[in-house]
Amino acid sequence: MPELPEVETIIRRLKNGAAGQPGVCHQVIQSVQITWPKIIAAPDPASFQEALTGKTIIDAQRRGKYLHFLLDEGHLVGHLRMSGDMRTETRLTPDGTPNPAGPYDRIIFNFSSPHRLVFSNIRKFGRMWYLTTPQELFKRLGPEPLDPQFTAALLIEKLRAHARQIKPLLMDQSFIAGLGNIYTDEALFRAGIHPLRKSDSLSPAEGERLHQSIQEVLRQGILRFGASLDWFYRGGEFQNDFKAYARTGHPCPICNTPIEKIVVGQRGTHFCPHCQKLV
DNA sequence: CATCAACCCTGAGAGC
DNA sequence: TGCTCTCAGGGTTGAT
Repeated sequence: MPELPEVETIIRRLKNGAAGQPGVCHQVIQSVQITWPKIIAAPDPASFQEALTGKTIIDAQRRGKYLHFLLDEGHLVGHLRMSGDMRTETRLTPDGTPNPAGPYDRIIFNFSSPHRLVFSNIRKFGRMWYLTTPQELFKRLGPEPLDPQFTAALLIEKLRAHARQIKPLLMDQSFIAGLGNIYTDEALFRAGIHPLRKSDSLSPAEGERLHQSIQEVLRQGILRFGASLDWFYRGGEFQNDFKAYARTGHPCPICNTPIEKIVVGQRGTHFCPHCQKLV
């Protein structure tokens, strides 16, 4: 579920510091604890541990849904997939005893300072990489939807190049990087486009509206610090702004027609059958 | 090329 | 109360 706005919120907190925690820049990794080795995608866990020990974090960025830490040598990259979070915390509690790890903490980076960086992941779908260059991961990604280079004209051109259902296409990270199930449903609702429409059937006006609504939901999501859902990733408020997602049976905020839920591309999909017509 | 199913996982919520 | 079952979902892989 962490999509672009959630990952952006997390990386900003890590970079700038939050809740009394310092930012990660200039922190030196003293040791690495791995409690679930399958999180490490590359290299093998032992090499990962060895390579990161002693490295200094230079910067923290986001690309699509990836968390990207530039080191003094090499790059640490993380992907939270479904149910993950990254946070910093103190290594000791106020009374001086070791701060116990949480039950879902999979990778812990102990800093030389009294702090640590934690990769938590309930469902163990998340992945981390230590790479010489992150290009091998990032080269598959489509444009950043909030980048000035991502224009309406570019989106319209890209839509025409495929004859695919619009919803799975928007969620395809090689098409655009950062949209997941929530923000795709919200963007399609705001643009008044049915999730099953074929991408090459959209009019230029619809492409324009879609471009606008994609940027709108992402910007609003970031302003609201992302969406908090269920029991993972708390702290965001965008769930209060949902107009379609997770609102099955509730009245459409525009026309009062009950929101419907269908399955598209193996994903639960919410839309208003009146405002988002198939033909 | 487009679509679909399976896989990796856990906890919540429903049903009994 | 407590068990079993179903579901959710990002991305990858393989089949159709």
